[in-house]
Amino acid sequence: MTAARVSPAKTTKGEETRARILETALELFRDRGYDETTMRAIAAQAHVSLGNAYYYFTSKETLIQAFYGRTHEEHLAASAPMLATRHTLKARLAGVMHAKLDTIEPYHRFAGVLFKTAADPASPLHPFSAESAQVREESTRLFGEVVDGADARVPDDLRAELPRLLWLYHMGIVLFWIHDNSPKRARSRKLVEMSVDLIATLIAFAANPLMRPLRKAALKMIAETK
Amino acid sequence: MTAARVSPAKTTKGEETRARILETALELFRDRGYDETTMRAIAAQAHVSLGNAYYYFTSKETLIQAFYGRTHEEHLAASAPMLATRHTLKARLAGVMHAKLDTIEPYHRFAGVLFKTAADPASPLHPFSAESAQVREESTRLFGEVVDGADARVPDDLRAELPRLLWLYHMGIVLFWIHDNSPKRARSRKLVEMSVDLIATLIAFAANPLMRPLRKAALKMIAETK
DNA sequence: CGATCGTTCTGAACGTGTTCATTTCCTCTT
DNA sequence: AAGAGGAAATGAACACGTTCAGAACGATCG
Repeated sequence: MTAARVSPAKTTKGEETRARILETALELFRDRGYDETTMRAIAAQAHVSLGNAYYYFTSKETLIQAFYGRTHEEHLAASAPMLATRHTLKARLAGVMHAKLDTIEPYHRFAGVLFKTAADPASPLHPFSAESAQVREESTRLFGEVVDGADARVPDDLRAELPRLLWLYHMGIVLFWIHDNSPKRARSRKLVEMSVDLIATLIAFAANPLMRPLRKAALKMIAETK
Repeated sequence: MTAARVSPAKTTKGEETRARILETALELFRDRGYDETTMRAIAAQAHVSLGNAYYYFTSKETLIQAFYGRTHEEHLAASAPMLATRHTLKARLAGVMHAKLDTIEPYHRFAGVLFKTAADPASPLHPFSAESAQVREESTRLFGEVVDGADARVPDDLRAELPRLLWLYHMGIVLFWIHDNSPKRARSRKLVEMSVDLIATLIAFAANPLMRPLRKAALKMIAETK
């Protein structure tokens, strides 16, 4: 429940103001939605001037970037107990994925806009941008832990690529989740269950010598278009 | 090269004005990019008032919807000769996919914004919305033709889902293409080549009795989260 | 011809994200 | 204590997307 700190956390006056603006913004986003929240409203509620809000966040989108960092840290924290106690690939992956959905659930309402801006390659927010690199890499590392801590037999060539692939998979699930309006996001949960099963099965298949050519072809594709 | 008509095409005065605005808008989008093109500039260049532009297109985004329809029709046209002459699944799919990339290439620069708005579930433009339903269904039908006209052996249960799956695949490729800045979009082309290969192989595999349980599991997942 | 009515068109006005010249605040130096 | 200089904060101003009350247009009917 404690606020995660993203930027270097000297508690100068400025850092306090910055934090206050961010808290206020996320609160308003959650309650009213992104488009309905004006920068003026954020500034007012945070007791700063409009210009001052822009002194700390160069654009409204920048606030989303901060949101990324925030939920990512929460996701890490929520995943840790899963990874400490579960040892099959399937259970570990399922745990991490459900933790993800738990983490972002409060923001489902404004998650759409979130991905909206994220999909634009020109935006510093899109998942492959330099600005997102840190979060992306940490997130990928998390999926690396999912694999490495599991007792599954995974061919080395696949193991090297798997974290990236699972990260991509996880983005796909989030994309599905954004469009999911079923009660309690049941469809997304179901999809996670079933797709995790499928992935575990596929990885088991991949270790079969008969599958070697297919596996090699798939990995080659990934390598050549990286 | 003739302009594709989307709306009922009575050539009344209004239809002409509408067309003029759309042509101007697409031209400006192509040349300057989306954000850099103002509604005022479109109106001015099309010799109409700002208000009049909004009489025909209720928002700037609506112009993107029109763009969808346009490129979709061009894609259909470009795909026809492929489907008429090629008979293997691989060749047909590759033909249709390359035709797609050919069609949208001139707009690569503003395609980002295109998908930006498309990714927002609240937008009428996102691929799963009611407003996009027509284009989406027609597009899915195209992939149905790719499969049906091919001489590949495809299990019936898979055949029923394949058009939708291939449409989804095609969206993925477009997403990749958007982020692709390699010369002549070489990476996207390569990805199409290799992924089409892989898909053809997978479909061949799917017909193997040994694969039945896996195939059933995958299809079940799709069915239950539809 | 004139009246009527729906279509087409206009431009002023509003709210928003963003910028920027300027002011206020704080800390350190002498 | 005074001043210098940077950090923090201000609010007016701008450009843009969008809305709207109404004007102009044009076809149809008496």
